[in-house]
Amino acid sequence: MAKAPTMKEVAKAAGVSVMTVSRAFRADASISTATREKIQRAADELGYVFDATASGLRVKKSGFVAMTIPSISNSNFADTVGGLSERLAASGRQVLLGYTNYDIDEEERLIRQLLGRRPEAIVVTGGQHTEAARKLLQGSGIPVVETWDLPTDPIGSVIGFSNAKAMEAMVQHLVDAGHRRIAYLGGDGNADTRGADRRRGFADAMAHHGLAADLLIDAGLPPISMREGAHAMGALLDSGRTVDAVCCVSDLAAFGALTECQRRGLKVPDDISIVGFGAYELGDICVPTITTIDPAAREIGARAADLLIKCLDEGQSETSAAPITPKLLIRQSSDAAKGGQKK
Amino acid sequence: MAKAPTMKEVAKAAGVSVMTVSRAFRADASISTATREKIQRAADELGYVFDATASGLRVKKSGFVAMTIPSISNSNFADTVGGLSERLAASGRQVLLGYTNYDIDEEERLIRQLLGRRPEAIVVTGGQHTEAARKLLQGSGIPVVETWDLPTDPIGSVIGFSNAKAMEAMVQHLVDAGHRRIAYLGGDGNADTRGADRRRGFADAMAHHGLAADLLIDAGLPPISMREGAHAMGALLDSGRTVDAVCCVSDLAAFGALTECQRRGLKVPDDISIVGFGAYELGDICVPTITTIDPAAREIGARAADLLIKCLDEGQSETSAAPITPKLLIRQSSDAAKGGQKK
DNA sequence: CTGAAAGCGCTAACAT
DNA sequence: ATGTTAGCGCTTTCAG
Repeated sequence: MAKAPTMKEVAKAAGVSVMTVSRAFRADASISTATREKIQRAADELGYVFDATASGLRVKKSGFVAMTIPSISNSNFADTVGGLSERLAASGRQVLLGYTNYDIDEEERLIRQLLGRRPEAIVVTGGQHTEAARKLLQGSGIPVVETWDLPTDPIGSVIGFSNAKAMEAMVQHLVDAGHRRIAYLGGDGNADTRGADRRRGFADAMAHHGLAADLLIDAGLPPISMREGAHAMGALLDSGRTVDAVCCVSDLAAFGALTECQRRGLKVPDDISIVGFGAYELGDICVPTITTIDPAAREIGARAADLLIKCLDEGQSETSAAPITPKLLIRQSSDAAKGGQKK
Repeated sequence: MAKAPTMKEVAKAAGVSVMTVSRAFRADASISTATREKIQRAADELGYVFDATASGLRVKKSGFVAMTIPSISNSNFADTVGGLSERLAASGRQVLLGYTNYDIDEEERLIRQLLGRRPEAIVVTGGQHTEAARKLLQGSGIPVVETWDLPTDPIGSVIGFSNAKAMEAMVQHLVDAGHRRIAYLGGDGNADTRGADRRRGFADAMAHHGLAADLLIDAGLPPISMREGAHAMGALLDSGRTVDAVCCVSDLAAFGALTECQRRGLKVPDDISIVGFGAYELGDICVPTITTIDPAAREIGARAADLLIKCLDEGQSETSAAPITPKLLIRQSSDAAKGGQKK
């Protein structure tokens, strides 16, 4: 358990100066092949590992891109992180991840912590932040990307979409399919701002169609997952109110709702339609498959990476990228024609 | 977009020395309340953010704990990361994450990259590594924890369990329930070493019971998820071979298999039993619920954190922690009595 | 192609 | 309670 060896020790072992060792580890530098090999051997011998921290301090490039997501357990965000990481790896950069737990104050704490690592850029989920967090981001001097949302007053670049608009398209689909008594199932509060936007989009669309948006079912505090979806669906059914369709904040909640129907012997979509949001793998595999909106989670990350690489390596100022266009995927759970058995 | 201000600038603005500013940011230091407030004001004014990188270089404590996982999209590993992060946050440390993509060579590259950030400890998933990766870890001079496995020749500490043994318990359960023609559904290769261990445990247990382990269904390369499970189940059913039960490498694969049965009108567990591994939320919500093994994914991370905190803060040498004891959770998918309708 | 000196932003150790 | 000096491991800059 020795301390990690430094360039100095490698230099001594190889009989050269530290500077020469430093050069040997950079592809471009001018070094004779003989010395480079000698140094490589010495480094391997000692188990030397290049110290990216010290290097970063000197050249003022940490190689980090920071990102905040609400939760690591949500595969939508995991996909975005995956897209970002993969694309960024090609340019030798690493993602430094933090979880806000759907809490805007926690996000502020997190942003401060992440900025302390001197990332070259920062990607955040959502467009709503504390005043202090906004100031931190604005004053950070690095490119900022807000994702999964379309903030009215963006800080830097945006790779996102309107959650409200996307939900309006979903309601349109349900109305077109003949549904009138449509419920919304999701978190009640505003902690999950994307969830709140979807709820708002739902209410607006219902109003637009002259329908009552009185069936707003509270599934509790985020994260809203399958269990919460099932419970909330149970509560709705227990209430005895008439419903033809349920619009859920995510596919996870929708799947939970679906299983609750199955447990009670209700047929989806024949007795009731259920739709989700997010295009999780689950919704494309379960029986019946779940109608959803695909926000291109992985692409959000990939495009954020592309944008940042342009800013960082090609010196372009923050491009305003084309917005993401979520796609409505009509599947069995809302389509009696394709769905289960006829009544 | 100014450069991030430094302590020096804060010091000038507050009319004190850098050292005093440095002290003002540490809880313990002896500083008069007046100066501390003055400095705090100056720092806020300038939008100063403490540079953890430079501090780490000087005190030789990065505040990072590195971790490698096969994939961020698998909620089992996400849970372990969650447990680790949360517990570590209390001690002011941050998790630096990397994804191996189930590739041992990628893991080696990753470990080198992570060690370059000078983490105070490193947690890896699994016990199988390239020779070079082992050397890197052994020579790193920091605590190493291997998880999700019980390596025969551990590098440092281990917080894990035997995947083979856990699977044997599952086979025992199926045999007790009267099953004889039991298939295994999982990845075919060795890229996913935990998957390979589970398959081996399956084969051993079958042999032990005097049963043929001839139904090994290849679900392709990892990650094996719902879709792969569904396809593999389809292939098994198409083959026309008799099967009473299917043992899957994970709940995700098991759920895929389950849906394939539903699509073909087969009743689970009446016509066929299906069991999984991992205790994913999904398996406890779907209809029927899926019998599984709970490896306490989150606890693995939490206990790794506890162990590391002991090593790092209390100077204890690498404790050999008690092994994780996976729990068999018998649910509807393998229990005709509790399961669906009677035949 | 190689080396010596200086310094990135911070703090331990020693003054005062 | 506060300041000064030196240096963490690396690289930029300037010499050779």
